[in-house]
Amino acid sequence: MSAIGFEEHDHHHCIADAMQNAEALCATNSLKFTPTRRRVLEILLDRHQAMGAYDILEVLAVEGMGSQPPVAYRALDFLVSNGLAHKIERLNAYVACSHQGEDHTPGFMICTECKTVAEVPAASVRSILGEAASQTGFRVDRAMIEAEGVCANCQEHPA
Amino acid sequence: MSAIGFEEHDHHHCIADAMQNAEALCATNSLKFTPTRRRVLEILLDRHQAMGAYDILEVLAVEGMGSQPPVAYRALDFLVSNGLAHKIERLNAYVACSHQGEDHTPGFMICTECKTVAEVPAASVRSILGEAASQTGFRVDRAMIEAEGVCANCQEHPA
DNA sequence: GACAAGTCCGTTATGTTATAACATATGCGC
DNA sequence: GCGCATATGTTATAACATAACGGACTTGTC
Ligand SMILES: [Zn+2]
Ligand SMILES: [Zn+2]
Ligand SMILES: [Zn+2]
Ligand SMILES: [Zn+2]
Repeated sequence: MSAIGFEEHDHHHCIADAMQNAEALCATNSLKFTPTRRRVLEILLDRHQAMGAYDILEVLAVEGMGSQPPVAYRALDFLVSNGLAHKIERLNAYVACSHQGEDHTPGFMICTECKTVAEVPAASVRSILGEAASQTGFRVDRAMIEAEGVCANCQEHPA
Repeated sequence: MSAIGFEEHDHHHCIADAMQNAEALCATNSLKFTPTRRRVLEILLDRHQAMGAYDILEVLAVEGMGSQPPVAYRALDFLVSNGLAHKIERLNAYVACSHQGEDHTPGFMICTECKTVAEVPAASVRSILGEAASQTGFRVDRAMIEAEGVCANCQEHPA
């Protein structure tokens, strides 16, 4: 279990990497990785933070790629549907996926200080959830796990 | 682990019970269980389903208890803050708590067919989350667990 | 009882997030 | 080129949520 998001890393490299992965995934699955979709993913990767749809839209607007809400929401729907991004329900915001391709039930840790969102694999959580569910015959299709708290960095260096 | 919500039960009794509990809890903690707050909890208990703030407001309006959004949101804030109700982020909706008083990190199972929401204790999930978190030094303050799927009832009797 | 402080409530207005709906365009197989 | 599916541009609106302010009511204190 490693959490990208609270650690220093070669950001430039990680963007390029993720974009290449996304590219490959779309090619494999005959998905159309159009300019807007590509750009929205880049924006999310660049910030490495959860962004609201309207924040993204603002960036797109500056770049002349569309200024109406559906532009952002459609791109986000595509990215989320295809596992390239996730929606953080708690924040009504979106993040690029840190574990592209893996079939994951992601869990998120949201630092309320610095707003960083880290994605952690949560397979074990899913199994426990499934166990609880099976007792009542409930079939789990999707699970969301979002924890709010304070990251190590912000605990050490309070504002 | 028992899940109220997908099982038949004496609904009338369960409402009365919960209200009495709430009453007691408010008395103990010197909280003001005002008519609006009381009524909103009753409405939630009565439906035994997740309701949007505006759905609740509609009921209140019919009964002459207020017609502006803040009326509903203030009552909901009170109920959520004091553990008498929960917000389901995924649905932007609210449910009465099924385990009043217990210090719980609740998990929810949302049936996408019949819209029923069941609350299950999720202490074990929390511990796993804490474990994952501790590896990166993240301190978990609040956790949210929401599973979407299909309940036993709806699996047996598809629409 | 007078007063101050705190809490709750009514109301207006506005902010934020998300989607419906329809016209237009673009790509692709045939 | 034609027909179909998919993607985009655009307008409008729906759905969810809060800010802000003044008045009413409660509660504790003198
Ligand atoms: Zn992911
Ligand atoms: Zn932080
Ligand atoms: Zn509860
Ligand atoms: Zn159901």
